[in-house]
Parts: sequence; structure tokens; C-alpha cells
Amino acid sequence: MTLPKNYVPQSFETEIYQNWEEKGYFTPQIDPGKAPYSIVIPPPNITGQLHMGHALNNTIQDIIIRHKRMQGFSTLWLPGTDHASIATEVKIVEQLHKEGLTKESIGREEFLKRAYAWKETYGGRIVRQLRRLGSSCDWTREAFTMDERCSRAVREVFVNLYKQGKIYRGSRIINWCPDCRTALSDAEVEYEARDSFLWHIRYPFEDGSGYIVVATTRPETMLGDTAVAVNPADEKYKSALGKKLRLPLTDRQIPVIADGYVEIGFGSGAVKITPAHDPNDFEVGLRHNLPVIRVMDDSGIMNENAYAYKGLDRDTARKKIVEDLMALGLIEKTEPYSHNVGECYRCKSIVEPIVSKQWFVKMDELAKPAIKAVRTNKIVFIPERFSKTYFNWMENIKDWCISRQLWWGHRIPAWYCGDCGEVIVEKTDPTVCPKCGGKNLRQDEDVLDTWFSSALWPFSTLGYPEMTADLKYFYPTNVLVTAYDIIFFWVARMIFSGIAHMGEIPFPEVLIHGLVRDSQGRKMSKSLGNGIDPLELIQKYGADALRFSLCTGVAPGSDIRFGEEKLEPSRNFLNKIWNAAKFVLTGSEGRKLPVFGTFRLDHADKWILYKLDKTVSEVNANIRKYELGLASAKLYDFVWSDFCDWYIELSKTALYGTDEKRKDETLSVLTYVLKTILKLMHPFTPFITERIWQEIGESDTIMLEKYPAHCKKFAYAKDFERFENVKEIIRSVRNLRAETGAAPSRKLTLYIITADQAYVAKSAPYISKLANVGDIRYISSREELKEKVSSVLLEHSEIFVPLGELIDIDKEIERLNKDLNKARQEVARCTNLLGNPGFTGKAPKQLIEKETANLAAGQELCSKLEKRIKELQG
RNA sequence: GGGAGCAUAGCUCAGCUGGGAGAGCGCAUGCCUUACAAGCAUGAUGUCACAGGUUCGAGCCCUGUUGUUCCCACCA
Repeated sequence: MTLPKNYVPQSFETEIYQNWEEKGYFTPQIDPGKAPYSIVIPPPNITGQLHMGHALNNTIQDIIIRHKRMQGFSTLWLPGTDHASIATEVKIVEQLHKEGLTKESIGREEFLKRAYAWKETYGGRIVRQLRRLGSSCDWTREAFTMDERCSRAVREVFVNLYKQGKIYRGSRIINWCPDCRTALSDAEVEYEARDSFLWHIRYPFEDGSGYIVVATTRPETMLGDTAVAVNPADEKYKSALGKKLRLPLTDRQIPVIADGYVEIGFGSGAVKITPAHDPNDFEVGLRHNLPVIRVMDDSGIMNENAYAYKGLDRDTARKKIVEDLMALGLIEKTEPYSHNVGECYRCKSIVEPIVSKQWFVKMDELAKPAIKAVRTNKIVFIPERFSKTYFNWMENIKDWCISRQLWWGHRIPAWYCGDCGEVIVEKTDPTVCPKCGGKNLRQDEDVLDTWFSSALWPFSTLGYPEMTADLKYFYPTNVLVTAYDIIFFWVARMIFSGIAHMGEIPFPEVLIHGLVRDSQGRKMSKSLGNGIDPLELIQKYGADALRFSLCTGVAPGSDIRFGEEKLEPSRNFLNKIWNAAKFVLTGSEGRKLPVFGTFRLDHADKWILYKLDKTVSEVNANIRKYELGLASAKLYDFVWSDFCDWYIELSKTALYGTDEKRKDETLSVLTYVLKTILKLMHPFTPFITERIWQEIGESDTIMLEKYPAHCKKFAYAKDFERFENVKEIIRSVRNLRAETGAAPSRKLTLYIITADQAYVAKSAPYISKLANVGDIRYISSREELKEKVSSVLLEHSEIFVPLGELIDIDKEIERLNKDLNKARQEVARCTNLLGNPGFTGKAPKQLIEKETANLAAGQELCSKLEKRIKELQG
């Protein structure tokens, strides 16, 4: 029954986790008599490796879950992974590419086989890494967005929405990634500023009467122009309206049309309209019934509508077109221009807006109740300001493009009848066309946006559409924990999905945390190479140290800068706990300790117990408000400063003494405080607390112990204050020693004047031990001392130390003068404050009393100090 | 163009409903004191970005300014 000499987390963390999992501690019982508490994990991509963002996200969730579990809730933290349609497909395609193969060459079936194999190989990686971090997930309920459970939910939701007319198929302008060769939703496009040019091109009138200048950043799209638009009120172009233009480089003629979308006075006042390749132009085209001409294929290669440029890729086409226009004298000017270009969030290639037939979710009706839920505080964001981000998006939401031209994902459950053209969307796969009876059915080739399935995560994982026991008991979940970068992708969509399909919000709280940045504040990224691997840190410092570092100094919603140097203080702290535990255990070895609470407590005991109780109540409050940074800071302070630096040192007076009964009692208090600390710390640092618990605890695991709650038992506020004065005496003797250069080993004699003499006298052993004082004498006035002394005046007492040859009068005066200055400042401050009628008239009574007392104490201190200084000078 | 965050010790950041400026790291000095040198003790360090305002009282509330980071929109 003892701990190894050194804290080596690597030697026990893995084993402890395995034991927890094997014993089933993470798996909750569905107990109607107990309150449920549930969180669904933001499912990491199967392509992913644990990065610092995951580490932060899951540390926070684990702290919350462990805290709730210890509070007695039936607690479910449901884990799982996301199939990550695009990301995974990109990886598989890369893999094929290396073998000289393509998707098409091996076919859909073979491709999916490979994808599943890939999932088997790599999908488990991140899940193992989550375990290594200590995440207390219920792995028996682990889900995968493409497993049977989730797929059933996807099918159910798709069909229901389709039947309600909320899913439709149509040709719209969508964002197209020519490299991934798929449509993307608006949320999947990232904009980045790029330097380019604005080309001003002359479009000649067909009748030879001059030209109109249009400006564009994408000259290659001009081949698909089907009009030039001007503002109807623009005098400059009044006469041009209705006339035809010759579209350069083509044999086509296009009309000049009037549309309010064009702003008078901006640029040339005329805009080329390319309905097939620009969202705004598409709208204009619809209003004016313009033809839609696509000039680019799915890979970004100019197509048969591109005249001489057919077969060129879009960049080459652009260059060539500009050259040719230049040669024709049709370029009026070329100006440098910086503008935002849309990029694919996965592969970073430039996204091309093109017209394409896709599936969409109609958003207006779905968004309304989702907005209301947050407006009426049924769902709250923490911190609150993120609800603004949410509203901003939800209130301007456009229909959601959900089809992807990929193979890895949920295949769209729509069939087309080859005979009559009927579209069939049902919950079971059709074999014949319900309209014409034909058997010539073909399923849609496309799959759904990954986020379509993640949107259902809070209920698909619990068994929806069946009303399973899990779903009944654990839905809605209690809190969603995520970084702010996926509020649009995920949080918003879960909210409207939960309301639409479950009839109930998926969670009442959304706890938003920031991103983990590097020590210079940059985003961690592969290309910068500034990422820190959490697993390396765990390897080096232990999972507990990583977890503790992640939550110290984090406030909800704000980014944290993180560097390896943050691990050391945490590791040192845990080492501190380790050693404190060793101290308590070694002391208790072979003893039978009295049950805590059955004996009279000493001054120091009451002091630490009061402080402990205060810490317990504050830590609970902080966790409840998700202020994990504050909670961990308080624990750090209490454990290190109060428990280790003071109480353990104080306890040595008894432990190294001869009173065996008192020794046992002290050890009983030590043990009690240590156990409480372990429980308090457990959600933050589960491994070390469990390891020590195995030596000191009476149960199998600390995980299921009751989390300490504030109690009225330790109402020792008065005792606490009195003992603080004793600490003050100890501190001032140490200070005196340091300042006068008295050797640490030299035992001093101490004279004390104090109003609380009985109490201080009973505390004398503590003073002797901690300040290395030999003899303590109590006097009532300075005059009783004949020798030369150094003195320190405290608020409630005055101490004197005869230092013999060490006393340097000048230094002594200087020191006292310093104190006097401070005291005078304090007196001045109080006098000022209390002399202000505004203050005395309006400030709370308590504060006035406090300041009055301060003033009196300050004045007394001043006069005493003045007297001392005079003595020394005289 | 719209919105949000941040600005406090040399560095990284706390600072709850306004009431005597804090921590960690670093620094200085002295200590291997039988839990811990991954440690102990003692100490130094701040125009709380700037300018106004509200208040008896502002790091905290309000207005403006500057710097900085981010999100959304994307008018050619």
C-alpha cells in the first residue's frame, strides 16, 4: 500500500482506462428513478488524427460528464465517428492514384469496398486516441454516421422531408469544386482574398454604332454571356436598350437588357450576364428568360460551347481569351484588382459557380422554429454572443444543396423510372414503378452531404426513428460542446433537424469553446508545420497534464494559445499532488486512524477545513457555469498553496511529535482533505486521482464517488481569520530572516504582543516549526525588552526578534519607514474616502464599517511605527 | 459593406453583480528543512491601449479613437 517514489503517469494511465472500460463504468443504466444526463460527441472524421482541437473539445466534455456522473446522474456520453464524405473520398482517390487507378476504372462497388476497408484501418485510430485522453465515453453505444442505425435515420428523414415538399430537385447555381468534382453547399466554400485583374472589355453593337464596356474578373465566362444588363434608369444607356451586341470571340448576338440589379455609376454601369456561371446572373437570367449556356465541364475544362477554347482548362482559357481580345483591340483597360475567391474547404481549389441539377432542402420553414428556439432562450449559447452568429446565418439562409457527386456517403434514396420518368422516394427500395409498373428503375447516383447525417446525430445515435428506450430517456441531450467554427455546418442544422423530426430541441445549451492556436497565435495547420501532436504531449507528460493545461486559462468562446511550455506547470502540479499523497500515505502506514469527525479539531485543522469547504463550493459553482479555467485555477491554488505549503507543513508539528493520539487525528484530517481533493480533481485529471484513490480510497473507483458538495459542517469563519493572523506572524518572521540575512538554520527567539494571546499561544508549536523559532515569549509592551530588536508590526500583533550582532540600525529604520509609508498611504486613502460625504452617504454600510476599521488600524499602526523609528534614531 | 472578439507585470493570460490590481512562466536573493530541486522560503515588477462620460467610487458600465484578430456578405 504505497505509491511509487516518482510520478510516472505513463506507467498507469492506460491500464486504469482499460479497467474502467472493462468494468462498464462508462455505461449508464436507464433508471427512471435517476435523472439522465447526456452529451453526444461531435463525431471526429474517420480520416482524422487527434489534434489539439479534439483534445480541448473532449477534455471539456469529459470534465462535464465526469462531474455529472459523480453527482449521481445517469450519465451518457455517446461517442462515434463521421464518415466525412469528401475528406475520405479524397484520400481513397489519392490512394488509387498512387496505384495508377481511378475511381471510374474500378467502379462504384470496388470503390466502396476500399472505403470501408479504409474505415476499418483508420477509423479506429482516433477512437483509440480519445481513450488515451481519458474520455469516459460509453463505447458500447459507439456510432458511425454510416452504420445501420444512422443510415436508417437518414433514410427516414430524407423521405419525410421529400413527402412534405421540403426536399426538391432542381437546376440551380451551385458551388462546384472541379477537383473534387462535386457540388458543395454554401457553408463549404471559404473565401480568400486573391490578387487578380479587372478586365474592361468592349462589346460592339451589332449595327456597328460603337460599343459597351463591361468589366469582369473572369473573362473565360464571357463565352457563356447571354445578355448585357444596365440599370433601367441609367440615362447613359437609354438608347442602347433593346439593341443587340456582338459577343466577341463568338458568332452570337446578345441583347442589352434593363435590370435593377445593376448599379448606376458603378464601373461602366453595364454588366455582362452569364446565367450559367454566376449566381446573380442566374437570377437576372430567370427574370428575363435568358438562355443558360454552360461553357465549362465538371472538371473545369472548356466545353463544346466554348468555340476555339474548347478543351482548354479554365486558367489557360482565361489567358488565351485575354490575349485574343487584346489582339482584337477589345480590351479597354486592365486594372489590378484584389477580390475574394471561393475555395473548396477540403481541397482548396477555386470553386466554380455553375448551373447544375441538384437536390436541395428548402430552408425557410425549417429555419423559423429554429430561430425561435434561440430567441426564446429554449436554447442558449455560452457565451451568449454566439447566438448573434447563429441568427445572422439562420435569418439569411438559402436552400441547402445536399447532393454530392461522390460515392462515399448515404446514397440518395431516389429512383427514376426509365419508362415513365417517375421519381420514386420511399423508405424501402422500390422494385417496380408505382406509376407505370415498369421495372426499369435506376437509383440516383449521388450521395448526401456529410452534414445531412451529422445534423441528425443527437437522435439518430439514440435509435430514431424508433422510439427506443435510449431515445426516450436520453433525448434531448443536455449540452453540446463544440468550437465556434462549426456553428453553421453542424449546430444550426442539428437544431432545426431536432425540432423538425423529434418535435423537440436537441439540447438546451451550446457550450462554445475557442480554437487552439500556436504560441504565436496562429492557427495550427499541417502546411505551417506548427501543429502540436497531443499524443506526443501525452507520451511525454501524461494525459492528465495535457488535460489540466488545456483547461487552465481557458474561458468559454475564446481561443487559446498553446505551446509545449504550458505542460510543465501542470505536470509539476500533478507531481505535487503525487508527493502530497505519498506524504499522507507514508505517515498513515500501519496506523489505525480515528474516523474523521469523531475528535476535536485543532486550529490548523479548522483553518484548512474551512478553506476546503469554500473551495468546494466555488469549484462547483464554476463548473456549473462552465468556467473550467477558474475551477482549475482554484483547485491549483488550494492544493498547492493551502494544502501543501501550509497545512502539510503545519501537520508536521504533530506528525513529528510524540503525541500518538494527536498524530492519528492529524492524519485523519490529512486523509480527509486529500480524498476530497482527489474527488474534486477527478473530472479534470482522472488518472492520477484514480491511481492515488487505489491506495487511499475505500471503494473500487473514484469515478463513481460522490462529488464533494458545500457543507455547513465547517462553519469556521472566525477560526479561519484567527489562524490567518498566526500565518501572518510566521510569514513576517520569515521575511525578517530573509531581509536581515539571519541564517535559516539559526533558531530565533520571538517576542509577541497580541490581543489574541491565548489563541496564539496555543498555536505556538506551528510558529516554532514553520518559522524556525526557538523560544516564544508574550509581552505586553516594547518596554519589557532591554535588548536591541528587529520588529514587525502586524494588524493584530507586533513581533520582536532580537538579532544581536545582525541588527543594522540603518537598515532597520529603512525597513520600518517602508512599512510606515505604506501605512500612511492606507490612512490617507481611508481618510479621503470617509471624508467624502458622497461616499458615506451612498456606499453600503458594511463597506463604510470596514473602511472605518481600516482607518483606525492604520492610524494605530502609524503611530506605533513612528514610535519605533524614533526609538531607533534616539 | 455588416457583425463580433481582444488590448491588464518581460511573456501567456485570470479578474464573478462596479468597492483596497492577480496567477503561471521568467527574474532576484537564500536554502538539498526526513512528500516533492518537477521543490521550499523571501522579494521586485503595472499611466489595467488612448480620450471623454456616468458614479461617492471605473480594469469592470456608456460614447468615441487607435491597434489587432476573426466571422458573414461578395457589385460586375
